[in-house]
Amino acid sequence: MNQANSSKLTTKISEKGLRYDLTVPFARYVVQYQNDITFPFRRYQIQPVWRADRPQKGRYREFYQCDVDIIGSDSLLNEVELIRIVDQIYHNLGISVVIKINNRKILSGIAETIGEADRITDITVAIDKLDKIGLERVNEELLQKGVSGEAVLKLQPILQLNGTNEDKLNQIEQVISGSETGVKGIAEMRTIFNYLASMKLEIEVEMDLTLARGLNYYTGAIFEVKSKDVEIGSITGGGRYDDLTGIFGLSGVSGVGISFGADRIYDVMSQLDLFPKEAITSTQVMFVNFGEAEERYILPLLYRLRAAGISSEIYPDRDKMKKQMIYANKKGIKFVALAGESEIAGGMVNLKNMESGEQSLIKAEDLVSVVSRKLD
RNA sequence: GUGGAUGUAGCUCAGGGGUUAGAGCACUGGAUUGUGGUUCCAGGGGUCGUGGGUUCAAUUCCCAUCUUCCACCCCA
Repeated sequence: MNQANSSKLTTKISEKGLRYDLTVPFARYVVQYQNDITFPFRRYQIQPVWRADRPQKGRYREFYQCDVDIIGSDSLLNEVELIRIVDQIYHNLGISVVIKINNRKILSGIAETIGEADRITDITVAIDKLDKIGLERVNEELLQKGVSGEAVLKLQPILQLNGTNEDKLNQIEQVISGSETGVKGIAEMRTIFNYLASMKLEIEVEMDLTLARGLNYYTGAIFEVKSKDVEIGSITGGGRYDDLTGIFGLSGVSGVGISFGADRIYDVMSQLDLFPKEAITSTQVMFVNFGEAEERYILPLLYRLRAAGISSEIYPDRDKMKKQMIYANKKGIKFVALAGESEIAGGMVNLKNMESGEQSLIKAEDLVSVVSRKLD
């Protein structure tokens, strides 16, 4: 097999059905171990998943997802818990985000109300593009997909919602009050917002009717998180699924889950330069390598530093000192320890602070205590 | 799958039918025998993606092919 057709093979294989998400396999797992699991069952899972499409910006063939799910409970408290997790995680990462919430029942209610219940997919796919292509083209697309002009007209107030989350819910309610499902969806949203009102969130929560999220298996709340500073699409998404386990033979088990896209989050953080410097440079002390005898003198000192919890390394090659210093400098190592012939003779170590350039001759036995004091 | 770009030094990119293809960064040596960050000097490094065609001459023009990227479709 040559290189040319190996890449074609890859495409073929990836189209044949690899693991596209962690939620469906999770449902299978739950069904398989239903007798061993205690419900409500919670778990998180971090694993690579694949996409068969051509890769492009922010869209990878293989990427890591971090899933959190709670299954076997239909309490809306679980939705609230997930929102809380999102809130804490992005706050801790220092990424400024907005979490958008919608509800599949409301979307169904809308389709029902305008008399196009069976066109829900076309309708939501079109609505989803609202902020991307604008109202006019969304309407065009709806008509083109075969949604009646009358229905499109009825849809207009919903497409132009504004105000607070509560305002939006009130406006939608007026339109879809005839739909039992829709009304239920609105009640769910209100419950969630009520819970959220009782806690202090760091991130912004926004009711967004244009949020559709594929919607194959979602039945209630749906979530999506977007970075406010980086244009990259959604970095986290999820929702409530009432019968995902049904396809594997276990019905009546509702769950809700959310999935963080690790690679996109990484992209956002690296574009915003949010990775702390300590995360990049870990070595605090580097020993210069002068030769074999010096290596033997240094090794016990190195291990003593490490035992004291100070990240240290010895430059592995006997390169010119200048090169070793350049290495330490580029890595942002704070201290360089020098022990050559003269230091060894006196049982000493020369400790150089790479930031100030200041250098002090200390007893080898004092190295650990001196370094830990200076690192404070 | 559709459309548009791209491929030249390790990296980011400039250039151009005709002796020896350039820059910045990186790398190596020196000014500095055991001292980095700022300087200064010198040096190494290229099958110009691959295959074919046009031409006296192709890295440059044409065709094909592959790669990567961007957008659309889609987003499990």
